[in-house]
Amino acid sequence: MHDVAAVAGVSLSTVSRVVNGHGGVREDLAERVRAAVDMLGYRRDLTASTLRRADRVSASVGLVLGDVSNPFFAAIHRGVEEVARSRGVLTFVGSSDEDPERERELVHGFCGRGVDGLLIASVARDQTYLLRDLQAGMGVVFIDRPPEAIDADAVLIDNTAAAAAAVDHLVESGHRRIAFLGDREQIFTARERRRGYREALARHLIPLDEALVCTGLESSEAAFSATRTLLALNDPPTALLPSQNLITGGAVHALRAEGRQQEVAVVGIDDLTLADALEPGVTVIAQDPIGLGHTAAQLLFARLDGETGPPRQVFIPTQLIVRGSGEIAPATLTG
Amino acid sequence: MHDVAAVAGVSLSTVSRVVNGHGGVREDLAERVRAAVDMLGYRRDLTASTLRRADRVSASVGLVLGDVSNPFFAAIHRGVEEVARSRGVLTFVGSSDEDPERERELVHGFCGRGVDGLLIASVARDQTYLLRDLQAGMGVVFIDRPPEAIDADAVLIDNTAAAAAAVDHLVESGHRRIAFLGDREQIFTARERRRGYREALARHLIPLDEALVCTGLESSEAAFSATRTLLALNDPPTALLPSQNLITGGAVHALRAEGRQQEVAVVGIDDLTLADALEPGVTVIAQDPIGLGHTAAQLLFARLDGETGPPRQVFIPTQLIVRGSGEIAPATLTG
DNA sequence: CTGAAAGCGCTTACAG
DNA sequence: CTGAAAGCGCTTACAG
Repeated sequence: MHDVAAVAGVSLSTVSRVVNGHGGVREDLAERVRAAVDMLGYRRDLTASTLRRADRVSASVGLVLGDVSNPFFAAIHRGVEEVARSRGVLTFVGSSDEDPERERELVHGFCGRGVDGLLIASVARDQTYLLRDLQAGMGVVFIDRPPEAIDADAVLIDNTAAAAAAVDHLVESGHRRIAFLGDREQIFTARERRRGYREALARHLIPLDEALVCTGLESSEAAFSATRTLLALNDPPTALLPSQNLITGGAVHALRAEGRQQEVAVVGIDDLTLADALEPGVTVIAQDPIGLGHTAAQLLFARLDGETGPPRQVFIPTQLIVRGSGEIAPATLTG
Repeated sequence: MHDVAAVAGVSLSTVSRVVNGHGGVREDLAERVRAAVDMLGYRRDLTASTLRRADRVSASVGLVLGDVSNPFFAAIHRGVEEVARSRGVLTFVGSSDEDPERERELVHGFCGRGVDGLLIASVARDQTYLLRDLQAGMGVVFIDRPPEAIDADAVLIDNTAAAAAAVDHLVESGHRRIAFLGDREQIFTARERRRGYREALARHLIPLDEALVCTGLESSEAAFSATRTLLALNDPPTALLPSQNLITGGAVHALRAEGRQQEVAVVGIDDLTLADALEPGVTVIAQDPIGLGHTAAQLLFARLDGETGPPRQVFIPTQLIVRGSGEIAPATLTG
């Protein structure tokens, strides 16, 4: 900028005004500045600008996901990026791997690099570690999981309703022995979906069989093993309710490994690529992760634009997609 | 930091030394500084630090991908993140959507925010727009696609070999009418894979039938339509070579829509989730996108650590995974 | 309309 | 070992 001012023969102030489009600069001077900028290939140092300007805006946000390579989170990322892009905002992204410690490190890393706001799929027990940043004016929106012990905007799905819808659908197909395959219970959605499962069974007057409830499945492989164990029970389930995409994948693989995919019903939560090309197709309660990302980013920018008012919780609808696996009737009992 | 110094009753210099762990500070003073830091919840402003320090290191990098929600790119992202994390480096990520203009915007946005290096899956015709940043010492590593008209490190796969391996495998299964389904030709990998296809056909003395070559497929849906058109030809292909994951998905769906998945062979480039659960399973030339990300990040950090020497091109191996679809023999000609 | 000067939060020679 | 001062690249009152 110093060089630009020298070449254009004006002061730093004038260069700054032109570069920021602040106007009120005589056209011939502005033209000289633009020429110097082009000639020197000058580009403003955004971080220095942020440091000095009154509003301290950096045009960057931080996004904390469980795992950026999980299609569910990757789609959220995409949704966030689309909204951010429309405002010239760039996105730091990181995976917590569902580790609260790692989540905090990412958040502090993002804050230390001056982001204007945070979008967090939080796995922390509570988010009081954010209080200081919130009070300092940092925008924060929670995605997929609500905050605990602090107040902030959140974009969620109705997890209990999603699980209940899966149970309802399987019960309609005639099932009463429905196994639940859940993720680690420190994850809000895992707990809520299990609760939805339990409550729906109760509503249908089906006794809960703890032998049919698997939790803590943290990978497709874990779900694969758990499913095989379930299928080997004396009184195995006639239907499976895997509670997220990776688990559904593991369950589908296990059914195939046993050759029982046409016999044991499946309704998964969250959709999968190629789910409709399997035989049978996999019936799911689909989420709208891009919509989650869009909405969360919109809430965040609304706050950064100065919107006040109490924190909002927005729920993104889910949708039952019937493809075959959820409509398999239980085998008639022999003997 | 000002407040910390006041509370601890020391100078800014001393606070800076303690916060940066520079040592050479009397233990009782250091302890007072740490107490003040804890009490005030102080955290250093990394951007201000970067601005002032001699090495100007920001501990952040920028990653430009085609689309963050494509599983191939999401896995690269994951690989990059893992290496970056091990060094305390955070990652800006963005999707070019295979638009050179958008790529430049992202790169300039990242540079303007002071990243130490860039990892780019470039779609630009040439990367001379980076020359200025390169000369200014910015680390740049290309991923999946090599630079053109500039010199820089790159991590790639052997695209022609991958396509040729797919052709070879299909020829071994008896095919001679092999259709190629390619992405937009401004993408390096799309061009190279088509070239590999063409050269392999020539090697097998199979005449190239332009009616069997589809290019410019930019989505699963486009691949779906193109495949249906191919299947409707008077003299349709007996095998398909979709050149990336989304296209393979579209082709698989089209075959199913026509009920011809057991009749027309498929060998795709790049692996798909659930590819092994389909019937038939989808034979692919798998890439190692996490490995691409790992290696690219390692190259970048080696450069940032001061490694000199000529630019390197590293090739990550691919692997044929046999699952059924590639081993379907061509139907015997009737008549 | 334009420029000289102060200062954002930090680091780093330089004296003491 | 410690602190006062300069300065990274920028913006923004404030005078003129």
